[in-house]
Amino acid sequence: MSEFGIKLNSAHPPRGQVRSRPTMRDVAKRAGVGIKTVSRVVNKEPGVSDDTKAHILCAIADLGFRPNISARDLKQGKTKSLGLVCEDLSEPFQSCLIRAVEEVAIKHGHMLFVASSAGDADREQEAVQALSSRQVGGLIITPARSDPGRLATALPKDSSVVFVDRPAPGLIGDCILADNAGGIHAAVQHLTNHRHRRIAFIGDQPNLFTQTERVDAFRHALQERGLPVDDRMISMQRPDPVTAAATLTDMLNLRDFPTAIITGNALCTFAVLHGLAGQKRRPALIGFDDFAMADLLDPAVTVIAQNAARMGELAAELLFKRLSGAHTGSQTIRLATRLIVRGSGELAP
Amino acid sequence: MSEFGIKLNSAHPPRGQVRSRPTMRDVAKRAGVGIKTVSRVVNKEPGVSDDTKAHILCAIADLGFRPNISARDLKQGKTKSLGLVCEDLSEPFQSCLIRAVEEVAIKHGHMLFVASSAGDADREQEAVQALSSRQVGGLIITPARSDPGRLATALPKDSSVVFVDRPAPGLIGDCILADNAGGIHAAVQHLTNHRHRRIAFIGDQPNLFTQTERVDAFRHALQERGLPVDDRMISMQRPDPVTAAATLTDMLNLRDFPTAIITGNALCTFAVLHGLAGQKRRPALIGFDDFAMADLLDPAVTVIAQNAARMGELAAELLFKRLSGAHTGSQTIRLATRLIVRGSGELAP
DNA sequence: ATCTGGGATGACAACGTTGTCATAAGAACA
DNA sequence: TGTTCTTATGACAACGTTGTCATCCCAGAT
Repeated sequence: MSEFGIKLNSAHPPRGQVRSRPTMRDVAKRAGVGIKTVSRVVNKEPGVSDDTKAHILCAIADLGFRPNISARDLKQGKTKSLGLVCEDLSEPFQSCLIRAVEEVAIKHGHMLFVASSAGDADREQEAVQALSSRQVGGLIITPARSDPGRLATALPKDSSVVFVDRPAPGLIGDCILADNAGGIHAAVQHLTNHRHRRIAFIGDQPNLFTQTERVDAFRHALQERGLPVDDRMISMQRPDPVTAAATLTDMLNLRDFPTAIITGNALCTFAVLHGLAGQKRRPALIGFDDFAMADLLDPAVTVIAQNAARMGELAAELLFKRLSGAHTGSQTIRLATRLIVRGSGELAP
Repeated sequence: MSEFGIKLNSAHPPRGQVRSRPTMRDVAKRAGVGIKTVSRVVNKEPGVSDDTKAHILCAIADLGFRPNISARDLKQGKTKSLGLVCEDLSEPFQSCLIRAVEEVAIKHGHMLFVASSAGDADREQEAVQALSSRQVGGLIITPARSDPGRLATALPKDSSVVFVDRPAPGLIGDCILADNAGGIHAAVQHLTNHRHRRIAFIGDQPNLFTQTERVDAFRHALQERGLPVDDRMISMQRPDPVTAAATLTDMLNLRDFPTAIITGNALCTFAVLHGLAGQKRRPALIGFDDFAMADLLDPAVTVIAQNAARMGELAAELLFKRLSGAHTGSQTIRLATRLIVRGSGELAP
């Protein structure tokens, strides 16, 4: 590494009196003005002569002054920041959503706190408490399944919250959801159009809101088309490689084995794809959630895509609308899904 | 939606005097004690009798009191929060890294601000300024390529920073990097072990630190093995579907076409995989960065995997070490990569 | 009974900012 | 010249918390 460059870590602890960060007081003294005038300049308030403004800006630059937002926040009783609580930051759907939220946040001059609950109600509660203690202006939450009211105690009464991906049990609030039923119906329709009659559903744990919505819609869609609903062809469990493979084997060894499979989320799709590797039969497949490389697999995987970015954007915008004083009743927005046809849904029945 | 449940958004704006959030003063009054004693209880300081403690806890619960962290932060001159500036939150490598950082942060009782620079130096500078104005304890930055010193002006002198994935141009500070050269050498070795002699490198833009490190290592590795370095077989440009396909066609139509390709990052791998779809020849492939579904493609894709989670963890831990007063000189940590052999590297030359 | 020590408690002054209000200095008017 | 209005400016008190230090009270020692 070059030996030239600005060193960030001094090799020695600071000695003598530690010069703490300059404050408005320091700037004021240096510019020979009052504190309030500095404040005015920093906040671009009008009513400061060009001359003094120049002096102050100069002093600010000299000292490297940066306003202390903690102090401003305290004075104003609110912070220009948002909190986001999700289940797993690294999951593609969620990281896309976060990105969109962040985009909207900076457009409104806000910063974004993120916290992940890992699906744990305790951790979620702690995160929400920590965030509201930090006086975030608003919260965007993907609620973990938990006792009704668990979140409610953590949320201050006056806080602005938008739930995303799923509603909070026992709480009525703004909510951005995917049109899960619509997505499933489109998938079933696509499969029946291709003459599939025996369709299986492999979903995640049934205590997840999206999963029950999806499996319910699945049952409903079959009935609507006069197809039998066979519980041996519906599996709802946390997808892990081993059990998924077993489930798949069981289903495909049935006399009336399914000729097509719909999955409940991306994890299930992955599990099924892995499980399928060891099978002779090649059922058609439609996965819930799009994923990278879906188009390069053979066959390319048809999916029900959610618009994660748009969900995040909508959530953030709704939140800012609340923050700027919209006191209409809570609203729930359903965001359309899109069936991306790639081939795996058209395998011969 | 059920009509039972706790309503979060009143349909009407608050009327009359808006009851603002209760403070320690309110709790103190209700419990009939002094403010400081409340503070002691809230912070679990010793020296409060069990009796008064019980009263205070009761009052806290009654009022729904939550300490105002802005005030505490102001008083203490620091906040228990970290800032993370990355390029793109939604990119898998980065979201994994963020997740690991967040994990370490909450273990230390800190919250995490995230901001994305989108690779733009202006936006990066703004983010860093906003974060340091918010008095974050420390920063973790994936520096955008920018003028030397650009970041330096945004950073307060005394701040603790760890750079991750790449160093900041012109700044000397703690740094967590992948062993890019090691990864490339392993890949080249793997290919030559399988008798490949003509290997191409398809990387991203050459002004990215990681890309120059990787392509340099590639050249070096070829030379080391007495293989010719042919510039027609090295491409360094932002990977987009069209140009990638063209590049690939050009290379594969050479008389001495490459029998194997190494890519510079995940985006390049994707571009190459897409481009390969339209080609007759099937060169061997080793991608830099692992990705979902790599094992399900045909052939499964051999990759040089970085441990994003570990990088985030190390970065955060190093940061906390600094925060707790380690004043040793800056250090750079190189994290080993791992060659995950899956098959695409072993195609016949 | 007095003294001493320690544990429990609260008064008070910060922290760095912003909102309110008062004041000073000109400018415009009669 | 005196009056009024405007504009620029600063003094001062919050905001809600924590650190410092003084006080109080009671147990135990004298």
